[in-house]
This record gives sequence, structure tokens and C-alpha cells, in this order.
Amino acid sequence: MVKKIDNKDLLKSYGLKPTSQRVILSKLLFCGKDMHLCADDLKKLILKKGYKMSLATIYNNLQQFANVGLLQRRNVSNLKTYFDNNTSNHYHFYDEEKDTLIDIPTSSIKFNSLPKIPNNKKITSVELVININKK
Amino acid sequence: MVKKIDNKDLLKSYGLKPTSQRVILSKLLFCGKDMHLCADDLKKLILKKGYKMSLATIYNNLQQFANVGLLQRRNVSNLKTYFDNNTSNHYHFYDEEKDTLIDIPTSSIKFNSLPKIPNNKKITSVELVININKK
DNA sequence: TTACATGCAAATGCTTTGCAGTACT
DNA sequence: AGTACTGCAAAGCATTTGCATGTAA
Repeated sequence: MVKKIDNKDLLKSYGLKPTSQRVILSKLLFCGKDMHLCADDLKKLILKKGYKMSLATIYNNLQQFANVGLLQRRNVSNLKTYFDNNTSNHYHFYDEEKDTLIDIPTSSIKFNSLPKIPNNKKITSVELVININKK
Repeated sequence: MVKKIDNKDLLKSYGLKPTSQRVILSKLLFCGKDMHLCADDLKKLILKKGYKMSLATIYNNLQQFANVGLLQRRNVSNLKTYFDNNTSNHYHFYDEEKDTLIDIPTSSIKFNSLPKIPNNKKITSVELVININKK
């Protein structure tokens, strides 16, 4: 049960009340693997692991996890939002055929110049998506 | 009526039948100004100019214009699709407050390395969005 | 004339919301 | 007890689709 306690502490440290649903979500999301999941993928994963949870609860909690910085929202196709459990700055291939995101190693993209930011604005995030499809 | 003939020819040259609705759309879209419009923005512009058109027709034609390369789809927030009448390779600021796109001059961003593309895949487009908000 | 485009309304898919019931503190 | 969370169903919003009608070549 060490894992469960860890997840409770994680949630608390981000200011989120560790409800049983949130503990289940964080067990699945913060297992060490990099994942890009939309709400529906997560619903399927939850069922596969033998849990059950309302889709509304999944949505609400994904949004809250993103708001506190545990997850990063990724907008690729405009069809749905993916949530990325790797919140550090990195970029993605979007496989249009499979409708999936693939991490691009940070080291393999470098900007050698950056534009001026408009006045009184700050950068909230930088999204670089390379859309790919079959040859 | 020179303008109207030009737009008809433009549409024909892209393999699109120049219906009256498509001629109206191309008059508004290919007027020389850079624009990032969603379907609803365009609907409002159409009404403002004294025309009328079904929203479904607007959507259908925007998709077709994008399919033949007259417009480029831009997915920024996951809320809606923007259509860009500048189809050359360039990048954007997304102003989260105003929900608008701002062009970034091509010259002000340079990659000095690019990642390997996965096997049997080709790049269809590269989207770089710098999300900005008030300080 | 024949294939394709339009317009409307209905359907779709993702996401949010309202609200009654439930669970921590 | 009070505040916040859950679950369900309903609502919301952007977009697509089905189908009868209309139009360009």
C-alpha cells in the first residue's frame, strides 16, 4: 500500500483532496511511463484495470490536474484534448493516421532565434506539433 | 466585375466549381489581407457585407478550400478550427485572452536541428504555436 | 441532363454543467 | 455541519451529415 500513500501525498502536495477517484487516476497517470491520453482513453484504461468512474468525473479531474500543473493539455487535432503526464517543455509528432502523439526528444529540436513577445503579454506555453502521415 | 472573374478563375484553377457562394467566400478570403477566421467569424463577415449563406455551406466550403490548398487549417485551442489564408510555412502567437491568432514573421524563428521522422511517414505540416496571455 | 452544391434540420462527438446525493475534515 | 466531490443526465458548442431542392457545365 506504499503506492497508494504516495499518490495521496502527491495529490495533497498539489492542493487536491485525495478522493478515491483521484487516487485511482494518479496511480494510472503517474506510473513512470510517458502517456498522452484523452478522457476516453483514460475511461477505457480505468475499466480495463477493473475500476469504474463517471466520464464527467474523469473530465473534471483531468482539468484540475492540468490546472495545478500535474498534467499538460495538448491540443493537436481540434477533435479532442490530450493530457500529457510529462509537463516539461517538449514537442510532438502527431500521427494523423493513428490519432496519437509521439514525443520528440527535446535535444533534437533547437530554436536559434525567438520572436519578440507582444507588449504586456507573457508566454504560457509553446506547442510545436509536427503532423505526420503515411508516405 | 474584374474581381468576380478573377475569383471564378481562381476557383476553377483549383478544381472547384465557381458557385455563387464560393465566389463570395473567395472575394472575402482572398482580398490580400492575412486572416485567421473560424467558420463563425466568416458567417458574421458575410452578414456584415450584406450577403447570406448557410453555416453548413460555409463549413463545407472552408473544408474544401483547405483540401485543395487555398486555405490552411490551424488548430490552436481545441475549441475550434481557424482557417488561415496564408498557406506558406509560418507560425503563430495564440492570444488566449482575445482568442485570436497573430502571425510570427518567418524570419524570427529558426530551427537549427530537426528530429528524425518515423519510418514510412512524411510530414504534412508543422505547427508552432506560442500561447500568450496578459502579464 | 447529370453530377454536384446548397440549405436546413437533425445528428454527432467532445466537453461542461446542474443538481441531488455522498464523503471527508 | 459544512465544504467539496461524485455521478448521472442534460445542455452546450463546433462541426458534419442526410436529404430534398437548386444550379453550373
